[in-house]
Amino acid sequence: MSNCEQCIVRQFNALKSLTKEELTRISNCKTSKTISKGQLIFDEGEHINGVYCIREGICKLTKLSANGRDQIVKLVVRGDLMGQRSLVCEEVTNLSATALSEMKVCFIPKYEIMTDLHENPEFTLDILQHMAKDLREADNVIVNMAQKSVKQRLAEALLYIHSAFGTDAAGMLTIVLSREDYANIVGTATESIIRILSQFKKDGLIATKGKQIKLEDMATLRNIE
Amino acid sequence: MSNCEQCIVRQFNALKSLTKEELTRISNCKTSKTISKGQLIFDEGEHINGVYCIREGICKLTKLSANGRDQIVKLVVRGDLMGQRSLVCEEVTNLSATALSEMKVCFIPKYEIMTDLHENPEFTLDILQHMAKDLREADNVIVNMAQKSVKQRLAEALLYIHSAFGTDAAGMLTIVLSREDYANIVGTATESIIRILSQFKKDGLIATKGKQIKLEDMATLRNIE
DNA sequence: TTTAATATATGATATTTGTCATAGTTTCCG
DNA sequence: CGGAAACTATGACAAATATCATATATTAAA
Repeated sequence: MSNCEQCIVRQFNALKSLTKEELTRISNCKTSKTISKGQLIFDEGEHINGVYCIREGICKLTKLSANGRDQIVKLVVRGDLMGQRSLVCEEVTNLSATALSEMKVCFIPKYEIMTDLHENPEFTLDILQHMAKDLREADNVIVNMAQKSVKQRLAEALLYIHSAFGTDAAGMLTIVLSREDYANIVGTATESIIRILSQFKKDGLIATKGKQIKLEDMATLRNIE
Repeated sequence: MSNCEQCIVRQFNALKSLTKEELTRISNCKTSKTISKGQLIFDEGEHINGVYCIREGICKLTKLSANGRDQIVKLVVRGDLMGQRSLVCEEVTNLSATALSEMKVCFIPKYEIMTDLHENPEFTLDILQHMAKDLREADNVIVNMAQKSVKQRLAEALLYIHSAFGTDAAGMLTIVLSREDYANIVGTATESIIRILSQFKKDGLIATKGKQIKLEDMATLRNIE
């Protein structure tokens, strides 16, 4: 089993602010697991009792709304921590996590990491900074949901996925989602997503190959409508 | 000028986690001001260089969307801190703050409070817990915006204001907002808010007296549509 | 490989919501 | 007090989006 001291992934998250001793302690109590595509990692309302550090792969964080439809709230990738909010507030999770690809994750039990939160202000501040960034992002999403059309929101989602997660050699978005997932990001019906993607394709803004999508005209996508 | 040691308001926010010495230092460098109704406290994109502690009154945090309309992202009241996110990330604010009533606030300069963030993990954790709560709230708002109808969102906004900020002796919501403010919370046109409020009134779900609103049938409001 | 299941696609139609126009009401100042 | 400005109200219509039906394509399973 790999150990945290040599793990490059921690440079991307708050674990980099732990002291050498703290990191060794964490490394000794963590567990690693592989999660297959489509698997539920945890469900809304569960006690997760720790934090996940993503070493490989992608997952979606969703929340079930009253009408029975899932809303995708965030995409989590290699380098991200998952579960900090529930940890910090000592609450059950408000979101479910589902793998969108095969994943490798490490799980750090709550007790160990809480110690550091109470004792290492640089670590706590680092977590705080990430959460502050998430909150700013969430504010932006709220404004977009409230004020923009479905077409604009879809264009933004595509641009976001492009800039945040990049493309493969052929220019295809590395994150591959179903039309339904896009609907659950944008907050609309699957049919609406299909229609708008068809329209974008017809207008030369994107190209598709199966589920894969390539952005062809980002300038126009940015100024939809 | 009052001092923080005797100020009851700090019990409601993270300032309660400061040590006695830290609090004295903060108390000596803070400034107090009165802000009149309607006044802009800070504007999106400004460096605010500190944190506001609300001693009295109410204000709205808004973000201007691309189409020129404001979205109300949060209501801030007595006891709340304002500006932590920008402080923590060392960024310009992403939101504007406008007083909805006469307010009394204290302003704590950035430099002083940053010291505590780096040195007092209990204080940092307290801030972190508040932000975690804000983030969970924000996730809920995202889901509601994405998945619910305007009517449902308005009903929720009314119920939220009722439960979070309470009523006066006559049962009227203590927070009094214009129809336009409600539109900017719900993310819809002012006319739609007016129509739906009229409908709610006709159906006996609310009563109104000028701008004041009283919830008459919360059970039905919770299950709209 | 063939079949079943799932995902994508598209049309027709209903519903929701936004926009524009206009009028009545309240609030705020000079 | 009186008049302007801002807010509330309502109708008519347009635009956006959801829903339902059905067809086709793609993927998974037997």
